Amino acid sequence: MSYLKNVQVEGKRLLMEAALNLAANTRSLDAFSLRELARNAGLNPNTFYRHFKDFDELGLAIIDEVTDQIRQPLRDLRREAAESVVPAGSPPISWQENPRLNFVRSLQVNNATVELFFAFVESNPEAFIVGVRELHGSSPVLRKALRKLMQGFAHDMAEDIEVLGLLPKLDPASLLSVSEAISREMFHLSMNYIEEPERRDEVCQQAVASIVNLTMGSAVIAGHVELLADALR
Amino acid sequence: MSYLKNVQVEGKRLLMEAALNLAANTRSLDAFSLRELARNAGLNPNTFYRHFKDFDELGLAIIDEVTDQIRQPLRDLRREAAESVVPAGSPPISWQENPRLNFVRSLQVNNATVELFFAFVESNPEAFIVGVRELHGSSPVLRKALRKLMQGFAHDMAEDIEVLGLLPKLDPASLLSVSEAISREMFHLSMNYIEEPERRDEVCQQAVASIVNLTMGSAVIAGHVELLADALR
DNA sequence: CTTCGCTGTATACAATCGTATACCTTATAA
DNA sequence: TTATAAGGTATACGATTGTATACAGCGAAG
Repeated sequence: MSYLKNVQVEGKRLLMEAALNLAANTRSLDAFSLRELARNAGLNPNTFYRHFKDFDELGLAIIDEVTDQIRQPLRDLRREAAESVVPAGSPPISWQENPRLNFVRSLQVNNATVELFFAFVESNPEAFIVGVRELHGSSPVLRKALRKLMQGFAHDMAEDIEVLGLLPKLDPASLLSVSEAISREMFHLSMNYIEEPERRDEVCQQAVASIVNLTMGSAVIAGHVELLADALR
Repeated sequence: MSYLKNVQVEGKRLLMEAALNLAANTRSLDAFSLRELARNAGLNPNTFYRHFKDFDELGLAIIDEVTDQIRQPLRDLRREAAESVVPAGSPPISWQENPRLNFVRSLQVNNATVELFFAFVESNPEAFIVGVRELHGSSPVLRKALRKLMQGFAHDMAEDIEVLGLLPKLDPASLLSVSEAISREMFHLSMNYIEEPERRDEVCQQAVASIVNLTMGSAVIAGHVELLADALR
């Protein structure tokens, strides 16, 4: 809802909001009718055609809007978590220098990020529900757009991990690959988080564990076993 | 298609096959009409009601059928991979005894399993497409059923890892948690595998990498760093 | 042999659908 | 000032929908 404030034209915004609502709370984007959508938006059915050629175009518009308003906040969130553990401007200490310190810091940032992430999910469930749903939905156009979006998230994450020194040195390809896997896991778990409120702690822990496993595993494979051995000694 | 041979009643089977077809190739399970389904099955619209109360019931029937015919093959597949590396009956060698040997064996089983898995996906794409799609689809009933199904897969996997000695000793909860994460990753990647034939090698490698990372990461966290260090020395 | 329950069909109908056509308002550009 | 374009509405129509009711074949049970 509150996501779609950038859209200038009244009717267009109403339609996009109604669509996000319907898609999240009732059926898939391709499962409700044009008239049903118009009804929920309080508009004449034909108004749809003033702004969109078909449902794919509507879906893409929603994705674009949501992307703009979700991607940066997610980055900020990660920086925020990092800075709460390592205040900005503090002198960098390499993994080689102090494995244990970096390991612990990494865990803390991880924990904080996951918590903030799920809080973010909770405050904007509709965007996540529709996004994850249509990622494997029936429209090839939307699937492609959403896969690209997730790659974007993964790219951001890789960059942040690099810049914030959250992992010992990985080659760029591996780092991106790990980030992609983490993205997939997080978005998947966000659905469980939304739908099973009574298991939220569990889901949160699951997310933390997966990220730790993925990152530490990749560190091992990249040849940093001894480093981790030192960290855990 | 070939999955639904257990269903005794002709019309019921035709409807389930048609539904799987439509859901995989056109729209979501809730997006096509009862009449469209009947048309594709070559039946009268009303025949639907002879077998199902609504679409959820149809979906559950499909899930049950597919489960029966997919779960055991997946297990066999893993055993097959394991035995191709470590012939059945050969004397067990513990991870403590020979970390390097077990590590290499584990990688090989992993590789073989992933290849077999994707071959399996390729030969039965419809079941996977519909399964993954409806896992995050709009029907709570189907979502729940599919989440349970995935837990079943994860449970099988954990058991096999344990029995086949594919990982150093983990506490049961962690093992299950890792297995669940692997399941999620594999099912997600199966969609990429189906939809992006030109990237299949890449997807395959991604799957292998994620499994290695998850398992080795969990081994590290479980306190087996030194073991891995030995294996990689 | 009859009865009954199961599977499938035929017909029918009101509701809803997508969309074509025409019209109204309002802001902007000429 | 008057055109023009954009955003939104009103009406209309044929196609499709879900489903109610009634009926037909057929195998099993009585």
